[in-house]
Amino acid sequence: MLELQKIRENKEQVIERLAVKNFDAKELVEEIIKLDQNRRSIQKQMDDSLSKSKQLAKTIGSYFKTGEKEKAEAARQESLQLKSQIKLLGEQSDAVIKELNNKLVELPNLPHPSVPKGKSDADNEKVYQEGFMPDLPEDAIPHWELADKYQIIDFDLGSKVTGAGFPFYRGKGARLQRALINFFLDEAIAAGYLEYQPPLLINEASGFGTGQLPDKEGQMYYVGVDKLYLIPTAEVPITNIYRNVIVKEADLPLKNVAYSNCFRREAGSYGKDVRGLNRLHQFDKVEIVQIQHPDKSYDTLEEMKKHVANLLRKLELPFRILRLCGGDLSFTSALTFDFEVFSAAQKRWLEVSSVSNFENYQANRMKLRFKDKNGKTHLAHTLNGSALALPRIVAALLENNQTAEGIRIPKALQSYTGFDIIN
RNA sequence: GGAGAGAUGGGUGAGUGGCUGAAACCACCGGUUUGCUAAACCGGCGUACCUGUCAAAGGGUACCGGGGGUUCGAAUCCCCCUCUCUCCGCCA
Repeated sequence: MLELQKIRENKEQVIERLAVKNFDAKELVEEIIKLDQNRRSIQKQMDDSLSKSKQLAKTIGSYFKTGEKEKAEAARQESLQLKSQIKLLGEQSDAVIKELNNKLVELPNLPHPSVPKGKSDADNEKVYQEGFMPDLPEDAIPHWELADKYQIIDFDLGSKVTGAGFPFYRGKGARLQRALINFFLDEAIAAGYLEYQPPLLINEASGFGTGQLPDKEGQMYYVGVDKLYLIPTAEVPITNIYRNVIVKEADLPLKNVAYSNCFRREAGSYGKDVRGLNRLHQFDKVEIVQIQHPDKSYDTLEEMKKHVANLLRKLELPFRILRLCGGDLSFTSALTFDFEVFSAAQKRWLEVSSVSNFENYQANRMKLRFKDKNGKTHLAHTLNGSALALPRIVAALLENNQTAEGIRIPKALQSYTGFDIIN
């Protein structure tokens, strides 16, 4: 969430910036400022009363010791009165703080100055493109048909056993998945990331820490008996490692990578977007996460972009990079670049990675801080990116590399797959 | 799942109702000494909020796993929850 102090000091700016996200913050900001004033005045009263009460308690103690029972009794009565007052103030304070926090988490992160205005993904700004568009014959087929033709992915079987959006991978299809995971992990490790294998279920506090809760509750699978959520991305467990942690400035940046299954309910999705591998309820993804010093986080964002671009280059996939516009930017992000690969048979660009700087928005929620040389604590910046999400990569690989003989495997992957063609 | 023990500052660990935001030791930081290193000695060493200030110093309050209660007063007593450890059961 946004820092209260910043909202207080830069009220107009906050409202202005959030307008880029098409978020009308005026009313909310006013309420927050009012609640904050209220909170502070209550706290002052309460602190004063508590201070008095503490003094009294000490006095009573010494009266008892010296045997001055009457004085002690009088002071005790006074203290009892004070106590009921404190109780009342405490209740008020709790209520105000609760309301303040509820309002505070309703404010999205401020977009970076470079974020263009816009309503939807149609307004995203194309900042880069590279690679050759494959020249496929007229009878080229989409990946779901290729998957069937070569018996490497079975969607019907998934529907039978679980439901739509939960495919089985089989034979060389399964092997290809495993190869991609290992390739992505090895590349990240070579780039200095520390590999983690995170839990796939998380508790409520973690969901809140990275901003999935309370905003996107309906998008996660929930295991009610144990009050746990299935992770929509490894970002959640990996970033929450640092919840309520003060790290050393010298340890920054912290670079972590994790492969995980990801589970998304995708409520409200429909149509051609969900065909085949385009949108699944369960998929595989390798995620990179960095915790960085505020002064360096945008350099880090560039570094992460380069990492992702390099993966796509090695996979020989044509890709482009988009700077998300205000309307398409996520609730918690300050700046996001999406990577899309061209899936030649569908003739569509498919999003395969999203690289974001959250600045201190997540850090403030989860109290992730670092201590500087002078011993002062500051909120750190958090960043993450997919590197990469598998299904659409697989879709593009299948479609773009289809030949009369079979599906060609890019060189970089062959040592991982152990074969160079799917036929 | 059953029985028991426990959770204190970065770490070890003292502390069973007031003098404890918390001993001691270790780690860490600064200094003195020293040819260098080490040792020794001295000092510092939690977080959040409020107040104060240009900034600070200073002052106040809260926090001893989390929440609630008893009491004039709780790390210390009571209740609930979470987690850890030991034993038993079950088991990939």
